[in-house]
Order: sequence, then structure tokens, then C-alpha cells
Amino acid sequence: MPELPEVETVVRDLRPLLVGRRLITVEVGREKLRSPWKPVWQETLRGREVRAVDRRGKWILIELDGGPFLVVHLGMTGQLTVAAGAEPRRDHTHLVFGLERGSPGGDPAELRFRDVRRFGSGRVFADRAALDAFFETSGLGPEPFALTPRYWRDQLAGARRCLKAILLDQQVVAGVGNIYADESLFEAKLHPTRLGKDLTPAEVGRLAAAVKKVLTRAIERRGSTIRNYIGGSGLEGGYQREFRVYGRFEQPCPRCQSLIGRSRLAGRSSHFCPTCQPPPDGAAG
DNA sequence: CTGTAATCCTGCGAGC
DNA sequence: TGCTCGCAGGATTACA
Repeated sequence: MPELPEVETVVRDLRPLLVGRRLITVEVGREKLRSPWKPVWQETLRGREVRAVDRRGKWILIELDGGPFLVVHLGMTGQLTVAAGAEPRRDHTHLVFGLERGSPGGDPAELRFRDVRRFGSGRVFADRAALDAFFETSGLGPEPFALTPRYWRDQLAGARRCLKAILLDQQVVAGVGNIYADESLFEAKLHPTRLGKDLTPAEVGRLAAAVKKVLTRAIERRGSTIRNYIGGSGLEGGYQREFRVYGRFEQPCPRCQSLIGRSRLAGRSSHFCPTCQPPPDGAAG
């Protein structure tokens, strides 16, 4: 569910609520997450103060006093929020970190990880080197905002894959998922089945700009809430009201009124305007 | 190198 | 009501 804009929103929400506060307790549920939680991690975290809250791709990084990182991936249905301790825990809450009171006599609060489908995960790295090694091993690509046209050109030059598959590949660009891949391709007026190697320099430039533009706008709207995404303070996103193709199958294109098409690509449903995003030469619709 | 499908899960809406 | 089916913001793996 959550892609870069949603994860960025969670991080921005959590930062002022967590930085400077200590994790007092750690509770771990019985249900297995995507990656198994190691019992020693409780001890690694307990009593440490949060130094920083950051994002890398779709990963949430909580840096703690003395070096370790608590790292959370939201998968499809993950929610990471700070809630009042008195607020009942909802079902599917798998990790709960009790927070030091914000002020003497202040109300108790908790950092909670809830994930209905359990495709998400929480893990702990001993220090920044271990964290970097993890991303290095996974081949996680660069953040999309500082990318040069040169980088895109190099990535696309020999690519026989279609654009949709390329955008979803976290090794090419970190953070883009199904919604923002479709919306970016519409913005760039590029059909999702076009091959990377077939793009003209102008088209490469359009794609690079479109990804940045769409993600930036989505962050401004606090991401997209379709089913169950919420930010770190529990607020929903608003970008779903600005979707131009995603989830709009057979509805009119906002640019040309053609009916939005949908097909299965790279295992995901892809939405596009058959007119504004012309299919590759020799292909149908 | 490609693409495709199955897998990990639960919940929801559509259709009967 | 209740059932089945298909689908869902992700990522990995196996196989053609």
C-alpha cells in the first residue's frame, strides 16, 4: 500500500513525536511478520532515546541513541503511529514501543505497528554500517528527487523491460510503487508497455521530470488513502482525489476524455490513457 | 535477460 | 443473509 509519499508522510508525522523521547518498553505479538523479529532486539532498543526519524525508499528509519536503528517497512497494509497509551490497541497490532512521557506527569504514549496482511516488517540494525550493508546487499536504488537525466538515460539505454516494470524496480529508483508508476507515466505521456531502450532523449527527460513532479505533489497532499493507509498521527492522505488514471478504469481521461484502459503488467494492474499515452509501434491499444 | 505466476496474508465489494 | 470470486499502496522466488 504505502509508497514513497505515504512513507514520507509517516516519517514527517512521527519525527516531532519521537525525537528526543526514549523507548521504555518493547512488546512483540505472536503473529509472524514478513521478516522474523529477533528477541535480542528488545534489549537492543530498550531505554534508548530516538535521535532521528528518516526515510530511505519505502523504509522508515528510526535512529537511536548509541547507534542502532529500528527499521520498519509497511508492506501493503502497515501503519506506524503514535497513540495515547489509553487508546485501545486495534487488532493486528504487532509491535508496541512504550514511550517515555513527553513531560513530567504527561500522558503515556506508544509507538504502534499495525499490519493486517503482515507483508510489512520491523527489524533492528546494530549501527549505520549494518544498515548501509543491508541496503547495499538488496541493491536499493537511489532516491528519485536528485536523479540526473544522465542517470535515467543510463538506466533506460539498454533496458528491454517495459517502463512499468522499470519504475516498480526498487533497484532502479527507490520508493515508486503501483500508484505513482501509473500516475507518472500518464504525466509523462508514456505508455507503460514502452521499452526503456526505445525512449527518445526528450521522452527520458519527460519521465524523469514526471516522477519528481507526481511524488512531490503527492507528498504535499500527504499521500493517498485508498483503503487503510494513515499517516504517523493517524490522518488520512488526500492525493487519491487527484488520481488521473490509477483506479479510473473506463472513466474519462482528464486530458482528452478517452476512456482509461487497464492491463496486467509486471504482475500489477496498470492504468493508462490509450490516446495520451500512445502504445509502442506495432502494438495494439 | 525477459515475463509470468505463485507465494506470503486479511478484508472488502461485487455478483449470484 | 451468505457464499464465492477477484482484487488490493509490496517483494521474493521459481520457472518458461
